[in-house]
Amino acid sequence: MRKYDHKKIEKKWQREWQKKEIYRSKENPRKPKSYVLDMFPYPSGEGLHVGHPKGYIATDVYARHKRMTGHSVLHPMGWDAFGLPAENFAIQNKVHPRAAVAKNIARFKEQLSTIGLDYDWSREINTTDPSYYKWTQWIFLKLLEKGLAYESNEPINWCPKCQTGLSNEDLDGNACERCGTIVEKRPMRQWMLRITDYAERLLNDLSHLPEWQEHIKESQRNWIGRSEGAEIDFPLEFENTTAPKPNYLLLHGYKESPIGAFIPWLNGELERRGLKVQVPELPNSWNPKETEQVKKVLDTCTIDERTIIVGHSLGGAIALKVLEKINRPIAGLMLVASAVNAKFPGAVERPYQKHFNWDVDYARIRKLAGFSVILSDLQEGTRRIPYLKFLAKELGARLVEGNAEEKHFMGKEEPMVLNALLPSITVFTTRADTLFGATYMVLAPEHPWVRLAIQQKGLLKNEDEIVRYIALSDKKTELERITEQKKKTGVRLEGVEAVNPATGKKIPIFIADYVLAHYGTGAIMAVPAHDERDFEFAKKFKLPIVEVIEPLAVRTTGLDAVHADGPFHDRPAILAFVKHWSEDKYLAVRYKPTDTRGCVSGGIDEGEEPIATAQREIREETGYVHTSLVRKLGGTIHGKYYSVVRKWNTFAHYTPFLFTLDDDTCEQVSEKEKADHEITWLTKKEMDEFINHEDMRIAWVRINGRACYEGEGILANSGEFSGMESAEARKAITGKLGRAKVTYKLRDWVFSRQRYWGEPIPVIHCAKCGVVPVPEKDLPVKLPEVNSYQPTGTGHSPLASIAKWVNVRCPKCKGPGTRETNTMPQWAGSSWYYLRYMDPNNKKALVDKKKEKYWAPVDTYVGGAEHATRHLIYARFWHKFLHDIGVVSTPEPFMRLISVGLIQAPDGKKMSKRYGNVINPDDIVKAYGADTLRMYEMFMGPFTDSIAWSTESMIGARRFLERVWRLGQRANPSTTSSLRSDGYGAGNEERGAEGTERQLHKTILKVGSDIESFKFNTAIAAMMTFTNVAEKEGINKDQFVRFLKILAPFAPHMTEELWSSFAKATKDKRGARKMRSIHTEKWPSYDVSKLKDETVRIAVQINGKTRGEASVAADADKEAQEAAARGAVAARLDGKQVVRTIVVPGRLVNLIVSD
RNA sequence: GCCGGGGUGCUGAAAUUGGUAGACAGAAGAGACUUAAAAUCUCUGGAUCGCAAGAUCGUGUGGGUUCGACCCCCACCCCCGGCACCA
Repeated sequence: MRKYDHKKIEKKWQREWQKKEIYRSKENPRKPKSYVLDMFPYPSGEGLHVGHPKGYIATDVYARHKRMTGHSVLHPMGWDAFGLPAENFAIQNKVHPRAAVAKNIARFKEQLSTIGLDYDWSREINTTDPSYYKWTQWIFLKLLEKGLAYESNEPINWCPKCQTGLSNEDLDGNACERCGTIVEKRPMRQWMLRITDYAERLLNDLSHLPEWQEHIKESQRNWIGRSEGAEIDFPLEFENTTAPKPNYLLLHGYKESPIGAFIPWLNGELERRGLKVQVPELPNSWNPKETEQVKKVLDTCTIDERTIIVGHSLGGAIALKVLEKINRPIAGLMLVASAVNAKFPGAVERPYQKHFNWDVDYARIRKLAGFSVILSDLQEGTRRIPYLKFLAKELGARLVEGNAEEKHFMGKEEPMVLNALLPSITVFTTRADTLFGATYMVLAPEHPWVRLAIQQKGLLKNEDEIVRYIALSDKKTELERITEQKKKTGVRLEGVEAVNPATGKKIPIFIADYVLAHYGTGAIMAVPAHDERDFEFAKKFKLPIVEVIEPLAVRTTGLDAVHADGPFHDRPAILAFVKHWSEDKYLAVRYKPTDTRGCVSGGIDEGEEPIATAQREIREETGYVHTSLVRKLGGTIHGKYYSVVRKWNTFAHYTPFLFTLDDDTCEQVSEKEKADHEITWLTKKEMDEFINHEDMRIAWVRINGRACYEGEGILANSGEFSGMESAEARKAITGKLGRAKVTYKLRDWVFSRQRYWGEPIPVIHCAKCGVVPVPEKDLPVKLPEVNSYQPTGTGHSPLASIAKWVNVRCPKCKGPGTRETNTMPQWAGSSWYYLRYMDPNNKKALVDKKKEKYWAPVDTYVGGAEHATRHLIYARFWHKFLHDIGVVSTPEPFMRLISVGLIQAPDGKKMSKRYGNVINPDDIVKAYGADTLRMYEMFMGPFTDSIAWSTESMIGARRFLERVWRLGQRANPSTTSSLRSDGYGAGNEERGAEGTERQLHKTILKVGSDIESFKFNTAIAAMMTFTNVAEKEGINKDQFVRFLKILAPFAPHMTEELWSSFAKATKDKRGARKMRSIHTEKWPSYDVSKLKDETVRIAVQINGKTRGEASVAADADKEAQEAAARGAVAARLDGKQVVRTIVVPGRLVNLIVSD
């Protein structure tokens, strides 16, 4: 073949490869495995543009290289085809989504196949295939079984255009990620997945993923949003003392009678507050029986709507049973370290279990109890926690975790119990050190306590106003809440006050929408002196601002950075800003030795007044004599730094002042001060930029009046904690007045969609049995045919209208039941698909254990960065869950994650039908060939960068391939004769040039390692360099064939064609031999001794500047290199003395000369 | 605001991680071949000054460390990405 004609070559080989199944993946225990995965595409109606295949080409090159280096490679492809785009496309085009999806997939597959990708299509999967989503549903059932799937009625994000609920991850700010519509809050029943239970592990395990790009990990960290802080209870006091008081029923636990633990103490504390308490002694506490104990309570105690039942340990179980029996509303329920149902997974069997019936009607109790609280003691470890969480969810109870005085609340006094009983509001804060500065409290308008308080008529005096504010903020969209960010609004709750547990002072309570209901506890303590938001609110509502943190600035950089080991020397000092007598300018001082830019500062001498010190220092440093004090600039500011003069660490305590200068009277400044200080007059704005030390800046901002300080420091006005530093104080205050608590921004995953085209959620609702999972044998629950799959917008999916499908028998009681009609979100199927490729046709299991063990985890995963906080979080969550239940063997699914940089349109915009700037790969393949497209996309730039497409630049890739083609003809003796006249210089075709040989070894090494590290652009550059050398020096057949092999992953068609023509030539000589594909050949090896040239050129520098070049033998010693270097620049060395020589072997010689 | 990643010719970029900055390409200019064009081949190609040899400057800006800095340190500017009334 004379001319490179891609059209003749490419189709031919694609068919050939498919026929011979050269890309079939097999588990081969003798070979190392490599699982190379692309994020599978969503087969949209638009087809592919030129940007889509970039990642696929990269994994293709990578997988081919892996195969050639002796790996068993799994490189599969499939389709993520459930979800809104397919459904909307179907509605618009009036076809069934299934049909639309089938059509789109066919088109995608066709497009991908023309690029020559090496997928093992026998493992193709499709999330909408019932045999696939059977296992998606199976995973859901497992999640349900383990208490990780639950129904909820909390308000969620609703997209009015897509007409479905969305998860937090589906939002782009406050808009629907898909269509850009601003979402509303809508209360509705939906399924949720408890991803927050995995928050800690999802966060921590990121550190075990060194081969993930940092920005992806960072996105996930931000998204999970862990913060460490404390929960603190603020007791409430009511103005209306005539409001009815509660009474208490205390139930003791197992083996505790005569009545033990904290019960007698609690009884006393409550009675001391004038409250009525009943404490029955439960019979046979050493061998308790449920019916007997419940009977005793019912017979001897009075229970009414004002009763709060408190049950400790086993008493907690009795409390539930009592409430179930009396079946009347009560004021509240508190379970203190409740006994655990022995049937609950992981629970320990107790002797009394057989005398107890643990079936409890949680829903009924939830309705009867005005409030419920569950207390859990962290000292008991994590064993009980799943059950307590389950209880909390079922009862709608608040779960409070903390440290009891003694394990299992067995202390004689347990203040945590008393605090939780007295009406109080719990806040979450990361700044417990500022507790003494909490001068008011703010609740989110949606806070449940507010709703409860309004129901109690007469408790709050301004109910109407409160109700109006709540209604208003309900109506506000998220957008308004955010755009009105700066304007703080709120309403005070009249008739109730909170008590700051640190100061004992009463503080007002507000509701305000700057506090978010769903973060922390939905309530905050407001510390206006040390929080910008509280500061603004306090100014607007004229609330007291109490400073409790004296700022502390620690210098960590520069000459005066604190020395790590040295002790600190205290130094009382002043900072003095001086205003000009007539202009609006300030005295700026630069202390030269440490480049400290700010104001006058200095130490207070023994017995000196701070004001006098300031005036003295002003005089000494600047010479100005007549100064008057304007005011002190707030309280003390502390600074830690290293004193360059005294040579020790200094802990300075500054009193900051503002002075004015009365006139320009000036005295002589000493020489030393003059040398050290530089004085200028600067405007306010200039000062802002001038000051470069934190302590001075803190003082400076106070010029404009009272400032809020959000940093850390030293506690003041904080009782016994005064004088502590923030970090230490946080621990101390949390220990004494609160409980340590970790909070996440991550929300549970809203798992219901009110649309048609998704996996049906496999549960049945039964009036008698409640939620009943569909038995495993009945999976998959197939998506039924429906007349109209238009979204209903009513909060029900179109499935709800198919009575025949919906109405079924309850699998448990065989009574009438109805199917769940919500479907799963698009992200369900993609959360585990990588597992199915390992064993795509398994009917008995999601994946065979042996196959999973062989292939897992995914070694290299390539896809778009936009999935950082959605698919990649969900998949990690499901994977960890599957790991926990023993389905998979690794804790993480993807070992190495690489995100593809986008290919933008030539105009620099996003390539999209909307802009009309789409470049179709089909056109490129037709005109230039698949190999050219592949080469260019890999050569464009670094793989992870986004770069604009340029068909013009692509010519370079095509030219390179043509040069290789011609080089091949030159290297092939059977065709050389016809080529001698094409303008090349004389060749060394027969023996093979030595220069070419060396270059080839270098290239083999570089291309191999560059592919491994996804640096395809430099791999190609190296191959181009090789062809440049080969053209000049000549190339023989053997060299060319080795070169073809390293080019093969990039240009599979052309290399296969050339390879086959060479192989034919071989066959003629050696007789019949089986033809193998170049893609199943071994990667060529390189010889270390050939990696270096015999002579190298080294740079010759004089005083660090390159002044010449010298040629030396590669193995020349230092002396020889130096001699050669001296020779190269002999003229320049004339009359000069070489004082020093630095030789970097094989690189350079640097000669240091003096005159 | 907080966090992460970046900033190099006309353009895409490279630089063995402290050792000749600009490899490899694209666009451009000059030449060869051709009736001509395309293709191909050869040469030039950071800036300024100079006929030239050469000199000076040059990796966002300003300082520093070093024989030597795109690379390390300090301060700042700009671009991209994530989070953001998250207590």
